[in-house]
Amino acid sequence: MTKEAYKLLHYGVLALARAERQGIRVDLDFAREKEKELTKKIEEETDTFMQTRFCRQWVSSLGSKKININSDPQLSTFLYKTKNLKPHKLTASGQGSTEEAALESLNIKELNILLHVRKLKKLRDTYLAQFFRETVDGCVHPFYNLHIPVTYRSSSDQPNFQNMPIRDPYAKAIIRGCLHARPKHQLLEIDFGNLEVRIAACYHKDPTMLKYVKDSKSNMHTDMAKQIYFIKKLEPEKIAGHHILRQSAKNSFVFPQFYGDYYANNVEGLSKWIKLSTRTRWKDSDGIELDNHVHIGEHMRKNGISSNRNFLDHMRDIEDHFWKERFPVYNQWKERWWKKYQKNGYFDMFTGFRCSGVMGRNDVINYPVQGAAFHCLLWSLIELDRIMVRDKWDTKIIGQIHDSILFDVRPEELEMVLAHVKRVTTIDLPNAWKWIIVPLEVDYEICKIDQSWNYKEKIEMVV
DNA sequence: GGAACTCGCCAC
DNA sequence: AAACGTGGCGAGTTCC
Repeated sequence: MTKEAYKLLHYGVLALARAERQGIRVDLDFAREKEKELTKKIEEETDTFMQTRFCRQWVSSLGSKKININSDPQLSTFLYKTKNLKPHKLTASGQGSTEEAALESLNIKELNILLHVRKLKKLRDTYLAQFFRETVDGCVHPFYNLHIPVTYRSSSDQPNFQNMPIRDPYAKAIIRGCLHARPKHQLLEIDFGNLEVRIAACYHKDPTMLKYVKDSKSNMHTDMAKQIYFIKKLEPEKIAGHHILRQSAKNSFVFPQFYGDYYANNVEGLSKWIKLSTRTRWKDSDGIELDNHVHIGEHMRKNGISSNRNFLDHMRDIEDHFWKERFPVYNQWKERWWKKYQKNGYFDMFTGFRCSGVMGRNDVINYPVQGAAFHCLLWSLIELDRIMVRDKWDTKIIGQIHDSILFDVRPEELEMVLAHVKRVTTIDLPNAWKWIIVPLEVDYEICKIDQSWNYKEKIEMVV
């Protein structure tokens, strides 16, 4: 580790400790109310489930043993041994999986109740329970660890502030609805846009990727959606179906590929979005509608993709093109980087951290990106914390989520804070670290005064 | 009765 | 050649 790397950890710990001590306000009354609602729903839905024929079968299969609808081993045994259904997937230890996708693939409607109860219990017993357990004088004080992840990023615990629900609107409203700024203050969240993609580009310097990152008119995910779905023109804003196609390309192809996944797994993910039947054919009855009310299934069939086998071949070609034609320089960097590690037994990040020991190929390619990306956030946080203390802001840094910072802002200071954030993240940081050869982008989301974190909204910077 | 394990699922 | 990276946490279960 270089001295620079050591300093990052040292000053990082001090800055994060200040955020930990500051804490995040929790509306415990709201949390209690939601806990009651969840408990009521859980009890009702459990009752409904217990009365189904499916559940009565399960009970009788157990003999004298008592049913526990939360027990995955029990459910697995019933589904795959008693009923002899074919597991969609096996667990690490070789048992039939009972995860969401596996249960959905069985097409048993009673299992949807079970899945919904699972979600409600997670909200109550994981997230709300953490608030009740960890709140002190109206605040939670999440810890940020710099000594745990092998990649030299951070983790958070007691409570973990880095995995609060956000994608599911219902879960988001309950959990983030509990979290507030101090009275008469407002939450501000700033986050780097596409940070890991940009940091990866600093390592491999692929010209096509550099163009995607520098030219705001080009869009990698839209381009990939067009290629995957045989669409000439894709305007994500206009048609909901098109937006979903872009999302699916991003979340089920591009990012998994960057993490080291391969096309056969991508097919699984994409099929879910566009409802490719689990058997062999595309379904017309549901799925996404394109222009002229053409279903995605029909559209794909017109382009020669009529079965899972076709789609698999198609995605293999797409993957091949992705690495060999679209990002060949990125691909060559991966190979060089991996070879160099095999020769040396270690590699160094841009930020001065050395990773050594036994690692797999994907690890060696991912760690330097994941680590250095977080260090951009940490450097910015240290600098903003320093200014905050120096200038005696009433505004406080209260949290951090890998590529974002949460502030509890005094409204009169908002404009001033935004100006500092913008300068530190997009000017001072690239100036300090010459290896950053791409522009950095930062997005800003604010909540109105006294509103919870559930209501954050993007703002355009006018500073 | 607690430690260690498996499994599932939330985030980036 | 190989096949999704990093975490935390809860419930159920098994082991000692």
